[in-house]
Amino acid sequence: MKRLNPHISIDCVLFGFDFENLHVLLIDRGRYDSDFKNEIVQYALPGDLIYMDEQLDEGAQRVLKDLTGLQNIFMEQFGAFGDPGRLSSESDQRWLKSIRSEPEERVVTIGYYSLVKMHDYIPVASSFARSAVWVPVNEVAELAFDHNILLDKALSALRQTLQTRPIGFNLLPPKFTLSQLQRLYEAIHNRDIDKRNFRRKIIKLGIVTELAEKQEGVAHKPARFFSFDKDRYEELLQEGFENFKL
Amino acid sequence: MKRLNPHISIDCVLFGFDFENLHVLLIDRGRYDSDFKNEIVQYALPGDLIYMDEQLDEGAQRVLKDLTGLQNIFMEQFGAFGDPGRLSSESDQRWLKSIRSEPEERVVTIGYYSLVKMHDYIPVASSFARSAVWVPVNEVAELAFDHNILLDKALSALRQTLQTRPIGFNLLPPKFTLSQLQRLYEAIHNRDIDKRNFRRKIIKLGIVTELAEKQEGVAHKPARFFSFDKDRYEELLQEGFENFKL
DNA sequence: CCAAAAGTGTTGAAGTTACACCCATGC
DNA sequence: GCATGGGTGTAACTTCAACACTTTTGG
Repeated sequence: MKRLNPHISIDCVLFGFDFENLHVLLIDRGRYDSDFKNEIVQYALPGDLIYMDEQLDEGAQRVLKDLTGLQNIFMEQFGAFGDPGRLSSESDQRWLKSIRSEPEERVVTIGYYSLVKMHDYIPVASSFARSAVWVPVNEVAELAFDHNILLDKALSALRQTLQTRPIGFNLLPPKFTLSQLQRLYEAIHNRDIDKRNFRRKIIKLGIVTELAEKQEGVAHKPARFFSFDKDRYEELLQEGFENFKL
Repeated sequence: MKRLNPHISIDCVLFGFDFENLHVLLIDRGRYDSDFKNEIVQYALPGDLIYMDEQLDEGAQRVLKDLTGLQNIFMEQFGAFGDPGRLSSESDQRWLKSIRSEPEERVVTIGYYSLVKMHDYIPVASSFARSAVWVPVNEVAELAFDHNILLDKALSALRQTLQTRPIGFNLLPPKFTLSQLQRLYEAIHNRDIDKRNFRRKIIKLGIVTELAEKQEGVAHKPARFFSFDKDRYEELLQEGFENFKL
């Protein structure tokens, strides 16, 4: 029987890409609406207390799995959040009382984020999550606790990382078009990027290889497929690149 | 009477600059050497458990003050470290038993760093610190716990921040020479920088103002003094600048 | 006059931005 | 034949790295 650490939690900001928009995985933890005497939805990031003997990185994976069923997702830490007031809103308190043995304890949370192919990960709610859903980042409304702040920070961290390491190249199928890759960058940075300049830069990185194959069945000039140069990818993951700006 | 949170600590990486080299503030927490039956020095970062009702940022300031007497130092978080094994070396355990009421508890620590004028802050050891000293970063030996790792991370974070915000400009006297500023950057990045290119870049930032005054009594061509343009400084602190590389 | 650090400009290479038209395909 | 997205090149500009000599002062 594992002991929970009553003072330390982990919140996971999982970003997903569906070839269109950037999404974030949220759970519905439920909220009681005293005016209408019923439960209404209250979205939150998947997060929970860690176990006493758990590594933080392990804990992040375990928490995500417990709440959404998703496994083997490498996540990166982006900060610790410890405002003692962050759990004190009335509805947050009411909720905590319903699921925690020590609801009054002050909890510091460690934030983790990752970026995955949305369609590879179909979340299945479990534990106290009533549902787990992908929500477009631009449409996220008010979240529980201080989770809007965490989401902002995670997104900054993601953008930052994208400038130094080739994260995100594993979000696409083995064969992809440069436009798909561009859309990924546009979704994350939330702005348009010049097509020609984007291609030049990506190709100069040497991280993609042109294939002979082309799209079929599209109602326009078929796009050429590319694949990742795995060696070069590993190399850049290690070394990083300084300031890949778009 | 304040309650300590047995699971969360803060470690402070305080960098200091003396117009020559980058230093880091360490405390001597003492260590018992069973072969020689006496205490030997064992350096560590200043750090301790936080109080239950303390903000993390406040806690960082308080911990630093308790151990070294230094006050009002704004610090920035650079990560959380939670390897359950990080406190498990024999000497670390022995030491923990000597000062903590729950020495076996697993502790997650939050790292904070800052950068100050070394000569403005003369540390005075207190609490369990037997002494508090400035040590050149290049000469730091083996530290307690996982503190060498924290120091590395803090230094990376400092360098990173230096590329985005004009931190470090408050480390110099109101009137300073560009060579002094350059030496600061060289110390932090631990490499030489071309004088002409450095000056050009700093001046283009618009953050310094040339004064009429010059050095006196130096056995070489006297250097011109500069001061900070406070407005421009504030502006850049807010906006940041993208990628100020040297 | 010597030592020491200050101060100053140019050039070539690389990178950045902005911008418009033709192409291949399905319907 | 038309709508759709694919694909391509250039010119102006900015940034960057590398590099050597003269100046001013104290001793």
